[in-house]
Amino acid sequence: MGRDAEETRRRLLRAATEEFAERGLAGARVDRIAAAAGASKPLLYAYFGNKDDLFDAVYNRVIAEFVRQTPIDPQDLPGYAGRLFDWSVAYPELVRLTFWDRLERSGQGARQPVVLEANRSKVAAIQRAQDDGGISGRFPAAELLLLITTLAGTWAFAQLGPDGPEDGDVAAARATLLRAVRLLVEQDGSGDLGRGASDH
Amino acid sequence: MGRDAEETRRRLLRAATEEFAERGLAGARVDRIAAAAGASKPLLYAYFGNKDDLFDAVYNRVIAEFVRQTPIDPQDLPGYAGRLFDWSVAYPELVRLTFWDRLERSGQGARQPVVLEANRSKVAAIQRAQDDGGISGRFPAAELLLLITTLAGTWAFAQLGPDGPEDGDVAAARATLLRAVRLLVEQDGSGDLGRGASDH
DNA sequence: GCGTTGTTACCTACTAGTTGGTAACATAGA
DNA sequence: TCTATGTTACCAACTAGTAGGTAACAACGC
Repeated sequence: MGRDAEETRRRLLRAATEEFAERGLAGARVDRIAAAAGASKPLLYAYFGNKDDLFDAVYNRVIAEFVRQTPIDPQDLPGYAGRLFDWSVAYPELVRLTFWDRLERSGQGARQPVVLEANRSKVAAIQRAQDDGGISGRFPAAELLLLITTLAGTWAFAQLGPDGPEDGDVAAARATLLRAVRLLVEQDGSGDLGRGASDH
Repeated sequence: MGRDAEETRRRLLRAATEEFAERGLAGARVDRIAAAAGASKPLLYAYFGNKDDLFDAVYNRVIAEFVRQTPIDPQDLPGYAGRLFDWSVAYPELVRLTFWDRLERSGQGARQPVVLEANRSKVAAIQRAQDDGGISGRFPAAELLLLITTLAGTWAFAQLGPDGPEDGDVAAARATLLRAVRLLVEQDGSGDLGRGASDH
């Protein structure tokens, strides 16, 4: 463990991510973060300014990575929902941080340019798919996207127990989620009663 | 404002509800609650034990009232969802407290007997409606209920801005929610393309 | 030598919870 | 009806401990 500023920075961010996801902004302790990172408090302040800015840094990194890793496929929205769900289960920090942000900071993190831009492009993609007739146009594209992300995120969150999920339930929950999304996007009167591109 | 223990208790509970809904357990300040209630801190402690117990008292009262006021009608689940939504918009404290409970206390509030019992009876009612053939049996009753409550609650929460909802959007959001629920519960191949008992 | 990377020791402000008491009301005996 | 006694409702001020944040000092490595 030589002196590597970049590496130390990363350790601090990592520790902060865990602490904030677990306890939120008000509940998090700066001392605990520094200790968990094996660094000192002044160093943390030198790198990140203050507690609030540190939360920003944490949230921005997590959300940016999330957006980058979950590209939308408007032709297969159930599959997209499944990927959101999987990500949310694998990294519960994401969902928790998002809820903390909503509760403690009026969702200011969700109003960042990165997020807004990603959203716009996803809505546009859905809109196109609706125009092409691949999926139902019964919901406006923006509402459909919100419906899907809401469902995937909260659904994962609801399933996640205090000490991680019980394995059996997760698969069932995932299946239910996909099924629900399929119902939301399938064309009126299509004979398609459930089998779709997202099954395998 | 004479000496009325019961009334003072109520004022404290009211103030605590607002404070906890707004800031959560860690963010809430006991002094602020006492001040807002026009009472003293020792009195608060005499009546409610400690901060955590006070949160319990607040949450229990709110959730019990909520359960009491939103009876299920398994024949009209979109209407039920609409009522949940309306309640959540009218009393945002309910949704916020629920999320705080999940984040800060691993959802211990949601595991109370009152809640569990209410849930059981609702699941049973849905099950019966499914057996009778009134609504689709494609989702297990328990999952369907969770799907609906999740959607209604989070949907309302997502719509609610920092300073209350903008009126126009709420009606649209409500309509979208009902529509989504209708899709989830309507029978396969029913020609019913949206008009239902819950419209008016 | 000197900028970068780091730590120790400290400070101020705040916070949950308590102590030691007062003011209002109730009731019983004279 | 008045006063003594007990009780309930309530509070100003304090305590012990904790929080975020900083100033002053040390060591590494180019």
